[in-house]
Amino acid sequence: MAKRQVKRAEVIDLLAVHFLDTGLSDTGLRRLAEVAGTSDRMLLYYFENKEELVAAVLTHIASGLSASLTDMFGNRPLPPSALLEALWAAAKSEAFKPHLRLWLDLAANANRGDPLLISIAQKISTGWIDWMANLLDVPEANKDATAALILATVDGQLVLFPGEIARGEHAILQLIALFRGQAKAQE
Amino acid sequence: MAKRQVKRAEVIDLLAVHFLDTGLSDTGLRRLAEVAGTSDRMLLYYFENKEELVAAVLTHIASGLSASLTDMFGNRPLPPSALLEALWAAAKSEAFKPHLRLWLDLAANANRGDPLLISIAQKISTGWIDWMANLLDVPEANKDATAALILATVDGQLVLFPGEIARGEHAILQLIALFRGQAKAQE
DNA sequence: ATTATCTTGTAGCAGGCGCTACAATATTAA
DNA sequence: TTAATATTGTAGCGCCTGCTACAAGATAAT
Repeated sequence: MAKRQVKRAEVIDLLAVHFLDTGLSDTGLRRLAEVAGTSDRMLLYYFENKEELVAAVLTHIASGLSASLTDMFGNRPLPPSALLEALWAAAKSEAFKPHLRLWLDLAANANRGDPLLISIAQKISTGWIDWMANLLDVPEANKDATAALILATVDGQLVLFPGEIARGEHAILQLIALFRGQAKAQE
Repeated sequence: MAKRQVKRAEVIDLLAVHFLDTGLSDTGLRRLAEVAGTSDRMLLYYFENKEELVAAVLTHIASGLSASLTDMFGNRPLPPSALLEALWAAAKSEAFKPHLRLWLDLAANANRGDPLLISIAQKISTGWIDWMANLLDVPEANKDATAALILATVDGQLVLFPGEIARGEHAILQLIALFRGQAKAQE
Protein backbone atom coordinates (compact mmCIF):
# COMPACT_ATOMS: atom_id res chain seq x y z
CA MET A 1 0.00 0.00 0.00
CA ALA A 2 2.25 2.77 -1.26
CA LYS A 3 -0.35 5.46 -0.76
CA ARG A 4 2.41 7.63 0.56
CA GLN A 5 4.26 7.50 -2.75
CA VAL A 6 1.13 8.36 -4.72
CA LYS A 7 0.36 11.36 -2.57
CA ARG A 8 3.98 12.37 -2.72
CA ALA A 9 3.84 12.50 -6.50
CA GLU A 10 0.61 14.51 -6.44
CA VAL A 11 2.14 16.97 -4.03
CA ILE A 12 5.18 17.37 -6.24
CA ASP A 13 2.97 18.16 -9.23
CA LEU A 14 1.00 20.78 -7.37
CA LEU A 15 4.07 22.38 -5.83
CA ALA A 16 5.87 22.53 -9.17
CA VAL A 17 3.16 24.86 -10.42
CA HIS A 18 3.40 26.93 -7.28
CA PHE A 19 7.18 27.20 -7.49
CA LEU A 20 6.97 28.35 -11.10
CA ASP A 21 4.35 30.89 -10.13
CA THR A 22 6.03 32.41 -7.12
CA GLY A 23 9.70 31.44 -7.12
CA LEU A 24 11.65 30.13 -4.18
CA SER A 25 10.61 32.77 -1.69
CA ASP A 26 7.12 31.67 -0.69
CA THR A 27 8.10 28.26 0.63
CA GLY A 28 7.02 28.06 4.25
CA LEU A 29 5.82 24.56 5.08
CA ARG A 30 2.39 25.74 6.17
CA ARG A 31 1.99 27.72 2.98
CA LEU A 32 3.10 24.84 0.78
CA ALA A 33 0.73 22.55 2.62
CA GLU A 34 -2.14 24.90 1.88
CA VAL A 35 -1.24 24.99 -1.81
CA ALA A 36 -0.93 21.20 -1.95
CA GLY A 37 -4.19 20.68 -0.11
CA THR A 38 -2.68 18.98 2.91
CA SER A 39 -0.98 19.85 6.20
CA ASP A 40 2.59 20.67 7.13
CA ARG A 41 2.57 17.52 9.22
CA MET A 42 1.80 15.47 6.13
CA LEU A 43 4.45 17.15 4.00
CA LEU A 44 6.99 15.98 6.53
CA TYR A 45 5.49 12.53 6.33
CA TYR A 46 5.83 12.39 2.56
CA PHE A 47 9.29 13.98 2.60
CA GLU A 48 12.22 13.61 4.98
CA ASN A 49 12.46 17.34 5.54
CA LYS A 50 11.97 20.58 3.72
CA GLU A 51 15.25 20.33 1.89
CA GLU A 52 14.29 17.03 0.29
CA LEU A 53 10.90 18.44 -0.63
CA VAL A 54 12.41 21.42 -2.43
CA ALA A 55 14.94 19.24 -4.21
CA ALA A 56 12.22 16.86 -5.39
CA VAL A 57 10.06 19.65 -6.77
CA LEU A 58 12.95 21.38 -8.53
CA THR A 59 14.27 18.23 -10.15
CA HIS A 60 10.75 17.40 -11.25
CA ILE A 61 10.51 20.78 -12.95
CA ALA A 62 13.94 20.27 -14.50
CA SER A 63 13.08 16.87 -15.91
CA GLY A 64 9.90 18.22 -17.45
CA LEU A 65 11.89 20.95 -19.13
CA SER A 66 13.45 19.02 -22.00
CA ALA A 67 10.08 17.75 -23.11
CA SER A 68 8.51 21.20 -23.28
CA LEU A 69 11.56 22.56 -25.05
CA THR A 70 11.47 20.03 -27.87
CA ASP A 71 7.73 20.54 -28.07
CA MET A 72 8.37 24.20 -28.64
CA PHE A 73 11.31 24.07 -31.01
CA GLY A 74 11.22 20.67 -32.65
CA ASN A 75 14.61 19.27 -33.57
CA ARG A 76 15.38 20.82 -36.90
CA PRO A 77 18.95 22.26 -36.85
CA LEU A 78 19.09 26.03 -36.85
CA PRO A 79 21.88 28.53 -37.36
CA PRO A 80 22.81 30.46 -34.20
CA SER A 81 21.16 33.68 -35.32
CA ALA A 82 17.80 31.98 -35.96
CA LEU A 83 17.94 29.99 -32.76
CA LEU A 84 18.71 33.04 -30.70
CA GLU A 85 15.90 34.91 -32.40
CA ALA A 86 13.42 32.17 -31.60
CA LEU A 87 14.65 31.78 -28.03
CA TRP A 88 14.44 35.47 -27.42
CA ALA A 89 10.88 35.59 -28.69
CA ALA A 90 10.06 32.79 -26.26
CA ALA A 91 11.89 34.46 -23.38
CA LYS A 92 9.80 37.58 -23.82
CA SER A 93 6.54 35.64 -23.72
CA GLU A 94 4.52 35.33 -20.54
CA ALA A 95 4.48 31.56 -20.77
CA PHE A 96 8.23 31.38 -20.45
CA LYS A 97 8.81 33.95 -17.76
CA PRO A 98 8.09 31.66 -14.80
CA HIS A 99 10.83 29.27 -15.84
CA LEU A 100 13.36 32.03 -16.31
CA ARG A 101 12.54 33.72 -13.05
CA LEU A 102 12.67 30.46 -11.15
CA TRP A 103 15.98 29.67 -12.72
CA LEU A 104 17.36 33.05 -11.72
CA ASP A 105 16.10 32.53 -8.19
CA LEU A 106 17.77 29.16 -8.09
CA ALA A 107 21.07 30.49 -9.43
CA ALA A 108 21.14 33.32 -6.92
CA ASN A 109 20.52 30.95 -4.02
CA ALA A 110 23.07 28.51 -5.36
CA ASN A 111 25.68 31.24 -5.56
CA ARG A 112 25.32 31.61 -1.80
CA GLY A 113 27.05 28.25 -1.61
CA ASP A 114 24.31 25.75 -0.83
CA PRO A 115 25.72 22.52 -2.31
CA LEU A 116 22.32 20.94 -2.91
CA LEU A 117 21.04 23.91 -4.88
CA ILE A 118 24.33 24.13 -6.76
CA SER A 119 24.00 20.58 -8.00
CA ILE A 120 20.38 21.07 -9.01
CA ALA A 121 21.17 24.31 -10.80
CA GLN A 122 24.05 22.72 -12.64
CA LYS A 123 21.87 19.86 -13.74
CA ILE A 124 19.33 22.27 -15.19
CA SER A 125 22.02 24.37 -16.87
CA THR A 126 23.63 21.41 -18.59
CA GLY A 127 20.18 20.26 -19.64
CA TRP A 128 19.60 23.54 -21.43
CA ILE A 129 23.04 23.59 -22.99
CA ASP A 130 22.88 20.01 -24.24
CA TRP A 131 19.46 20.56 -25.73
CA MET A 132 20.56 23.69 -27.52
CA ALA A 133 23.89 22.29 -28.66
CA ASN A 134 22.07 19.47 -30.42
CA LEU A 135 19.85 21.97 -32.15
CA LEU A 136 22.63 24.20 -33.42
CA ASP A 137 23.77 24.07 -37.02
CA VAL A 138 27.44 24.85 -36.33
CA PRO A 139 30.69 22.83 -36.41
CA GLU A 140 30.82 20.22 -33.66
CA ALA A 141 33.71 21.92 -31.91
CA ASN A 142 31.73 25.13 -31.44
CA LYS A 143 28.40 23.71 -30.38
CA ASP A 144 28.79 23.87 -26.63
CA ALA A 145 30.43 27.26 -26.62
CA THR A 146 27.80 28.75 -28.91
CA ALA A 147 24.97 27.26 -26.89
CA ALA A 148 26.44 28.59 -23.65
CA LEU A 149 26.93 32.00 -25.22
CA ILE A 150 23.32 32.21 -26.35
CA LEU A 151 21.97 31.07 -23.02
CA ALA A 152 24.27 33.29 -20.99
CA THR A 153 23.26 36.33 -23.00
CA VAL A 154 19.55 35.70 -22.59
CA ASP A 155 19.97 35.04 -18.87
CA GLY A 156 22.10 38.09 -18.58
CA GLN A 157 19.20 40.18 -19.86
CA LEU A 158 17.23 38.96 -16.90
CA VAL A 159 19.92 40.14 -14.51
CA LEU A 160 20.69 43.36 -16.30
CA PHE A 161 17.11 44.52 -16.77
CA PRO A 162 15.15 43.13 -13.85
CA GLY A 163 11.41 43.31 -14.09
CA GLU A 164 11.56 44.52 -17.64
CA ILE A 165 13.54 42.05 -19.67
CA ALA A 166 12.65 43.44 -23.08
CA ARG A 167 14.41 46.73 -22.39
CA GLY A 168 17.79 45.28 -23.21
CA GLU A 169 16.71 44.01 -26.56
CA HIS A 170 19.39 45.85 -28.50
CA ALA A 171 22.03 43.66 -26.88
CA ILE A 172 20.35 40.57 -28.24
CA LEU A 173 19.99 42.13 -31.67
CA GLN A 174 23.67 42.96 -31.56
CA LEU A 175 24.57 39.35 -30.92
CA ILE A 176 22.26 38.21 -33.72
CA ALA A 177 24.07 40.59 -36.05
CA LEU A 178 27.43 39.20 -34.94
CA PHE A 179 26.26 35.66 -35.68
CA ARG A 180 25.05 36.72 -39.11
CA GLY A 181 28.36 38.44 -39.85
CA GLN A 182 30.24 35.30 -38.87
CA ALA A 183 28.07 33.14 -41.08
CA LYS A 184 28.66 35.42 -44.05
CA ALA A 185 32.42 35.48 -43.49
CA GLN A 186 32.53 31.70 -43.66
CA GLU A 187 30.94 31.49 -47.07
CA MET B 1 24.16 67.45 17.48
CA ALA B 2 23.40 65.46 14.39
CA LYS B 3 24.98 62.48 16.06
CA ARG B 4 22.32 60.31 14.55
CA GLN B 5 23.40 61.19 11.02
CA VAL B 6 27.05 60.48 11.78
CA LYS B 7 26.30 57.11 13.28
CA ARG B 8 23.98 56.40 10.39
CA ALA B 9 26.80 56.94 7.92
CA GLU B 10 29.18 54.75 9.92
CA VAL B 11 26.59 52.00 10.02
CA ILE B 12 26.11 52.19 6.27
CA ASP B 13 29.83 51.81 5.70
CA LEU B 14 30.09 48.77 7.93
CA LEU B 15 27.01 47.13 6.50
CA ALA B 16 28.15 47.70 2.92
CA VAL B 17 31.13 45.46 3.64
CA HIS B 18 28.90 42.90 5.23
CA PHE B 19 26.44 42.88 2.33
CA LEU B 20 29.26 42.38 -0.15
CA ASP B 21 30.60 39.54 1.95
CA THR B 22 27.40 37.64 2.54
CA GLY B 23 24.78 38.84 0.06
CA LEU B 24 21.22 39.73 0.87
CA SER B 25 20.40 36.62 2.87
CA ASP B 26 22.00 37.30 6.23
CA THR B 27 20.11 40.47 7.00
CA GLY B 28 18.27 39.94 10.25
CA LEU B 29 18.17 43.15 12.25
CA ARG B 30 19.89 41.60 15.25
CA ARG B 31 22.64 40.18 13.05
CA LEU B 32 23.17 43.49 11.24
CA ALA B 33 23.30 45.25 14.58
CA GLU B 34 26.03 42.91 15.73
CA VAL B 35 28.04 43.54 12.57
CA ALA B 36 27.60 47.30 12.90
CA GLY B 37 28.49 47.27 16.59
CA THR B 38 25.15 48.50 17.82
CA SER B 39 21.68 47.16 18.68
CA ASP B 40 18.61 46.40 16.62
CA ARG B 41 16.85 49.10 18.57
CA MET B 42 19.42 51.63 17.38
CA LEU B 43 19.25 50.53 13.76
CA LEU B 44 15.57 51.37 13.84
CA TYR B 45 16.47 54.70 15.35
CA TYR B 46 18.92 55.54 12.59
CA PHE B 47 16.61 54.20 9.87
CA GLU B 48 12.86 54.32 9.45
CA ASN B 49 12.60 50.57 9.01
CA LYS B 50 14.54 47.68 7.59
CA GLU B 51 13.56 48.48 4.04
CA GLU B 52 15.08 51.95 4.20
CA LEU B 53 18.21 50.50 5.76
CA VAL B 54 18.72 48.01 2.96
CA ALA B 55 18.04 50.64 0.33
CA ALA B 56 20.57 53.00 1.90
CA VAL B 57 23.29 50.37 2.03
CA LEU B 58 22.69 49.18 -1.52
CA THR B 59 22.69 52.65 -3.04
CA HIS B 60 25.86 53.41 -1.10
CA ILE B 61 27.50 50.39 -2.67
CA ALA B 62 26.18 51.39 -6.07
CA SER B 63 27.51 54.92 -5.84
CA GLY B 64 30.93 53.65 -4.85
CA LEU B 65 30.99 51.39 -7.85
CA SER B 66 31.81 53.88 -10.61
CA ALA B 67 34.85 55.09 -8.72
CA SER B 68 36.34 51.64 -8.28
CA LEU B 69 35.62 50.78 -11.89
CA THR B 70 37.50 53.74 -13.32
CA ASP B 71 40.30 53.01 -10.86
CA MET B 72 40.54 49.56 -12.31
CA PHE B 73 40.21 50.28 -16.00
CA GLY B 74 41.21 53.90 -16.48
CA ASN B 75 39.40 55.67 -19.30
CA ARG B 76 41.40 54.76 -22.36
CA PRO B 77 39.01 53.59 -25.12
CA LEU B 78 39.17 49.87 -25.83
CA PRO B 79 37.80 47.68 -28.61
CA PRO B 80 35.02 45.33 -27.46
CA SER B 81 37.21 42.23 -27.57
CA ALA B 82 39.85 43.77 -25.31
CA LEU B 83 37.32 45.21 -22.91
CA LEU B 84 35.53 41.90 -22.58
CA GLU B 85 38.83 40.15 -22.04
CA ALA B 86 39.77 42.54 -19.25
CA LEU B 87 36.32 42.42 -17.66
CA TRP B 88 36.29 38.67 -17.73
CA ALA B 89 39.68 38.51 -16.05
CA ALA B 90 38.30 40.79 -13.35
CA ALA B 91 35.10 38.80 -12.99
CA LYS B 92 37.08 35.64 -12.31
CA SER B 93 39.15 37.32 -9.60
CA GLU B 94 38.26 36.93 -5.94
CA ALA B 95 38.16 40.68 -5.43
CA PHE B 96 35.29 41.04 -7.86
CA LYS B 97 33.18 38.09 -6.89
CA PRO B 98 31.38 39.80 -3.98
CA HIS B 99 30.04 42.51 -6.25
CA LEU B 100 28.83 40.06 -8.85
CA ARG B 101 27.18 37.78 -6.34
CA LEU B 102 25.49 40.69 -4.61
CA TRP B 103 24.28 41.95 -7.93
CA LEU B 104 22.85 38.58 -8.81
CA ASP B 105 21.16 38.41 -5.43
CA LEU B 106 19.68 41.81 -6.01
CA ALA B 107 18.46 40.97 -9.50
CA ALA B 108 16.81 37.76 -8.33
CA ASN B 109 14.97 39.55 -5.53
CA ALA B 110 14.01 42.37 -7.87
CA ASN B 111 12.56 39.91 -10.35
CA ARG B 112 10.13 38.84 -7.64
CA GLY B 113 8.55 42.25 -8.14
CA ASP B 114 9.68 44.38 -5.22
CA PRO B 115 9.52 47.90 -6.71
CA LEU B 116 12.17 49.32 -4.40
CA LEU B 117 14.70 46.65 -5.31
CA ILE B 118 13.78 47.00 -8.98
CA SER B 119 14.65 50.68 -8.96
CA ILE B 120 17.91 50.10 -7.14
CA ALA B 121 18.90 47.27 -9.46
CA GLN B 122 18.09 49.36 -12.51
CA LYS B 123 20.21 52.22 -11.19
CA ILE B 124 23.17 49.91 -10.76
CA SER B 125 22.67 48.35 -14.18
CA THR B 126 22.58 51.64 -16.01
CA GLY B 127 25.66 52.70 -14.04
CA TRP B 128 27.57 49.73 -15.38
CA ILE B 129 26.29 50.21 -18.92
CA ASP B 130 27.03 53.92 -19.04
CA TRP B 131 30.52 53.39 -17.71
CA MET B 132 31.26 50.70 -20.23
CA ALA B 133 29.67 52.51 -23.17
CA ASN B 134 31.99 55.46 -22.55
CA LEU B 135 34.96 53.14 -22.55
CA LEU B 136 34.12 51.36 -25.78
CA ASP B 137 35.92 52.17 -28.99
CA VAL B 138 32.94 51.55 -31.29
CA PRO B 139 30.60 53.77 -33.34
CA GLU B 140 28.35 55.90 -31.15
CA ALA B 141 25.21 54.11 -32.35
CA ASN B 142 26.48 50.74 -31.15
CA LYS B 143 27.92 51.74 -27.79
CA ASP B 144 24.95 50.96 -25.56
CA ALA B 145 24.07 47.74 -27.30
CA THR B 146 27.63 46.47 -27.20
CA ALA B 147 28.03 47.40 -23.57
CA ALA B 148 24.80 45.65 -22.66
CA LEU B 149 25.83 42.60 -24.64
CA ILE B 150 29.15 42.33 -22.84
CA LEU B 151 27.60 42.78 -19.43
CA ALA B 152 24.72 40.42 -20.08
CA THR B 153 27.08 37.72 -21.23
CA VAL B 154 29.32 37.98 -18.18
CA ASP B 155 26.31 38.05 -15.86
CA GLY B 156 24.84 35.13 -17.70
CA GLN B 157 27.90 33.10 -16.83
CA LEU B 158 27.06 33.64 -13.21
CA VAL B 159 23.58 32.26 -13.72
CA LEU B 160 24.57 29.46 -16.03
CA PHE B 161 27.47 28.15 -13.98
CA PRO B 162 26.64 28.86 -10.36
CA GLY B 163 29.41 28.48 -7.87
CA GLU B 164 31.94 27.89 -10.60
CA ILE B 165 31.86 30.82 -12.95
CA ALA B 166 35.04 29.97 -14.83
CA ARG B 167 33.57 26.74 -16.22
CA GLY B 168 31.69 28.56 -18.94
CA GLU B 169 34.76 30.29 -20.21
CA HIS B 170 34.41 28.98 -23.76
CA ALA B 171 31.26 31.04 -24.19
CA ILE B 172 33.18 34.21 -23.38
CA LEU B 173 36.00 33.23 -25.69
CA GLN B 174 33.43 32.65 -28.41
CA LEU B 175 32.10 36.17 -28.02
CA ILE B 176 35.61 37.59 -28.05
CA ALA B 177 36.21 35.77 -31.33
CA LEU B 178 33.00 37.19 -32.76
CA PHE B 179 34.09 40.70 -31.81
CA ARG B 180 37.47 40.17 -33.44
CA GLY B 181 35.84 38.86 -36.60
CA GLN B 182 33.60 41.87 -36.77
CA ALA B 183 36.53 44.25 -36.33
CA LYS B 184 38.40 42.55 -39.12
CA ALA B 185 35.41 42.64 -41.45
CA GLN B 186 35.18 46.37 -41.03
CA GLU B 187 38.75 47.08 -42.14
C1' DA C 1 18.73 75.50 37.16
C1' DT C 2 15.05 73.99 34.56
C1' DT C 3 13.01 72.66 30.89
C1' DA C 4 12.97 70.40 26.40
C1' DT C 5 15.05 67.46 23.07
C1' DC C 6 18.09 63.74 21.67
C1' DT C 7 19.96 59.24 22.44
C1' DT C 8 19.85 54.62 24.21
C1' DG C 9 18.64 50.23 27.08
C1' DT C 10 15.18 46.77 28.61
C1' DA C 11 11.61 44.06 27.66
C1' DG C 12 8.37 42.16 24.98
C1' DC C 13 4.66 41.50 21.27
C1' DA C 14 2.53 38.92 17.47
C1' DG C 15 3.68 36.06 14.01
C1' DG C 16 6.53 33.02 11.31
C1' DC C 17 9.92 29.12 10.92
C1' DG C 18 11.16 23.86 10.67
C1' DC C 19 10.17 20.14 13.13
C1' DT C 20 8.45 16.57 16.63
C1' DA C 21 5.95 13.87 20.45
C1' DC C 22 1.98 11.56 21.05
C1' DA C 23 -2.10 9.56 20.24
C1' DA C 24 -6.02 8.33 17.41
C1' DT C 25 -7.70 6.16 13.39
C1' DA C 26 -7.52 3.42 9.15
C1' DT C 27 -5.77 -0.34 6.71
C1' DT C 28 -3.64 -4.62 6.06
C1' DA C 29 -1.75 -9.30 7.54
C1' DA C 30 -2.10 -13.47 10.62
C1' DT D 1 -10.78 -11.58 15.12
C1' DT D 2 -6.54 -10.10 16.54
C1' DA D 3 -2.34 -8.01 15.90
C1' DA D 4 0.82 -5.31 13.34
C1' DT D 5 1.52 -1.44 10.39
C1' DA D 6 0.40 2.73 7.79
C1' DT D 7 -1.71 7.19 7.76
C1' DT D 8 -3.30 11.44 9.85
C1' DG D 9 -4.72 15.15 13.56
C1' DT D 10 -3.63 18.03 17.62
C1' DA D 11 -0.67 20.56 20.01
C1' DG D 12 3.33 22.64 20.85
C1' DC D 13 8.57 23.37 21.24
C1' DG D 14 12.48 26.62 20.68
C1' DC D 15 14.05 29.95 17.83
C1' DC D 16 13.83 33.66 14.64
C1' DT D 17 11.52 37.89 12.46
C1' DG D 18 10.49 43.12 12.24
C1' DC D 19 9.06 46.27 15.25
C1' DT D 20 7.39 49.00 19.49
C1' DA D 21 6.14 50.89 24.34
C1' DC D 22 8.24 52.87 27.96
C1' DA D 23 11.43 54.87 30.62
C1' DA D 24 16.04 56.29 31.90
C1' DG D 25 20.10 58.90 30.94
C1' DA D 26 22.65 62.41 28.15
C1' DT D 27 22.88 66.79 26.03
C1' DA D 28 21.36 71.09 24.77
C1' DA D 29 18.61 75.54 24.96
C1' DT D 30 16.45 79.02 28.11
